[in-house]
Amino acid sequence: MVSIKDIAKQAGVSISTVSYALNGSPKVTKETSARILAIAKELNYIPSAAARSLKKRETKIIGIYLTNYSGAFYGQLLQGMMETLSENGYELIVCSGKESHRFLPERMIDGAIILDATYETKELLSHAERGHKLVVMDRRMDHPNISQVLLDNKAGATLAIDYLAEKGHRKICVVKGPDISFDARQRLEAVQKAVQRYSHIEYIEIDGDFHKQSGEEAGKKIHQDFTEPVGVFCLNDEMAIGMYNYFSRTNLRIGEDVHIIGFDNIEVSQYIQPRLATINYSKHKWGALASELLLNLIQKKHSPEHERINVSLIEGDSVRNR
Amino acid sequence: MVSIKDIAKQAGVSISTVSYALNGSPKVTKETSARILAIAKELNYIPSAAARSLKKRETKIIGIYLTNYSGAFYGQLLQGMMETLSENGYELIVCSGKESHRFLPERMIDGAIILDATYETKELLSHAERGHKLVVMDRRMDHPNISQVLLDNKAGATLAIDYLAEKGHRKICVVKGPDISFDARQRLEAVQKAVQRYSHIEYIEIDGDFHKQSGEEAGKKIHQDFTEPVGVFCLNDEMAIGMYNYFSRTNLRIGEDVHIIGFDNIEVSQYIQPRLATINYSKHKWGALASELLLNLIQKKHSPEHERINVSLIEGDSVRNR
DNA sequence: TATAATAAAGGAAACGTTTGCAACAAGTGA
DNA sequence: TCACTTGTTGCAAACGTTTCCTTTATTATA
Repeated sequence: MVSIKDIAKQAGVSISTVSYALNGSPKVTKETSARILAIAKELNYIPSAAARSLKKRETKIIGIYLTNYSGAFYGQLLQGMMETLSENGYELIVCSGKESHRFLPERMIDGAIILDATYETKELLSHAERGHKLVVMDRRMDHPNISQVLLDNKAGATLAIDYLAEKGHRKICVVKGPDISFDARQRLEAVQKAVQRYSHIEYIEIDGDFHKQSGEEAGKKIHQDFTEPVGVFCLNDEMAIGMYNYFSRTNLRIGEDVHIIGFDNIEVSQYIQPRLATINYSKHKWGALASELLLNLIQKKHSPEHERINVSLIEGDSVRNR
Repeated sequence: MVSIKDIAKQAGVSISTVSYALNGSPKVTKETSARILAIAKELNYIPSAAARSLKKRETKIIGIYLTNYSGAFYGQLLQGMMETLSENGYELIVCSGKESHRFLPERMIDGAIILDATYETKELLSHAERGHKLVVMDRRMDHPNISQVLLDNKAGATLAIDYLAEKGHRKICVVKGPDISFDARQRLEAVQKAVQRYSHIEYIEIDGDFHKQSGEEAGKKIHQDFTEPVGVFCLNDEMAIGMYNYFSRTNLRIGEDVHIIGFDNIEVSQYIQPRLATINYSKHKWGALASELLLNLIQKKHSPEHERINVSLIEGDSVRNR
């Protein structure tokens, strides 16, 4: 491997001069600099990321921690992040390997964005204590080194329940998410509060874990107890898709017997028949904002910020008038 | 930051002893080792990735280069990779930032898997020349440091055309992919060869770029020229989805007037109505195999290998008898 | 008991950068 | 002419590890 040492020798200057030249410092004269650059190119010089980050104590890399890649969900999210980051000279890497949680403490990355409920809050806190900068998208944390940008789950869940009520539904069923998920907990809480406002509504809860399979199982349960049209709020779209799967094998019709609304507006939702009603939000904006807050934190421009992403209702033929 | 130096001082031993202890070397006695480990834990020691990789000239990280995250496509692929890699002590990071192509030459990663047609072959070759190990999944390359694992596009495309022919279609239309894509080129080539075997078939080509939008546009074109039932082979599922979108707004029915088959069997394809006929292959296996070949290359167990992933036909109601 | 072999620990160089400081030359003003 | 800037370059330490080689202490062998 050719290093600045080789360039220095070749150019007959010291390694510090080479370093300055390579970094475009004005301390070295134009001619020397040009000569050094030429030699560097000729020798096919490539800097060592390890050596540089060892010395500079930074990598210009940001990590995003994701639980799983499933949903097409993440495409826009990552896009939003990358744009913001690359404008500021940072690279984004997606971390989801078993040991990737080490990247932050070992200073392989300069900061991290967390969207992974399995990442322990305790651990995040200890990173922050050590001075590392974080943005959390999936929990609430209050610390000078942590910013947060959360979905407005409460508003979303309330919109969903109100929508079902508005369409005349008197029997409402919610398919819950996993306890580990902050979003799931917030949504459920808002649902419980919302249904209380409708004294005539019969309200039922069914377990779910945000995956398709549990949506199918919830569908089965609903089918078994079926007596009259029911409005179902699946706490995310993925379970709603699972429920579609189930009912496509039965004699019950979505939008007639079973009315379904989801949450997230993932890509598939617009392609299934009938179009799934759901709660929408800008994934792109979510990602961009998270990155922005992280950069603010890293560049010490701001103290931690707490932002919220707005949501809106998307109507669909999966919910019709009762 | 606490370093092995601090531990050494605290324990009253040399830094080399600490290093050996931390790495579980048998050179240091059990008691000393235990004492050092205890102190390390107490001081909250965390190694520096930069320092280690500077010295060891490896990072135990593999990078996967992806064009875009769109499809739910990538979930299983990455899963397959991660499993294989983590079994062998490697981490996977997804690279798709603007400057992330520098990760390999700067030795931020130990090897790379390429699934990004915009990555120039010339550049890949220069990396390989420098001794870096690669696996390509989206082009053909022959070099001692490059393994490849490609889809059997030809078999897939042939299956698709035969399927349409078998269902009695005499007018067949193919929606092409972008020239930059190796898969697109291979599929098209096989299509052209396959249709020649059916002298009675009228064959038409329409431009496409693998994105939904172009599928919609292709649909429009087909609609305009519509005279009789037509069989359409979209060179990937995403365009097929786009075409569904288009025809859902028309009076032509998929599976009756327009018969569609795709390629990739992405997740959405099983949820749209009618079920999209398509060409399937195991994304998980594709990813796992790519990782395996890369590890073989890195660990010098093998010389470069050229593997192929089998494909199969998935029937769907989007193609019916004419 | 003297010597060789073995075990445990330490010294120091090396990996490839960055950067504060020193050195030196040439030009400036008094 | 002298001291003083200013501009250009070099020296050397530092970042935090790993690892080869040496030293020292211990035990086994003759």
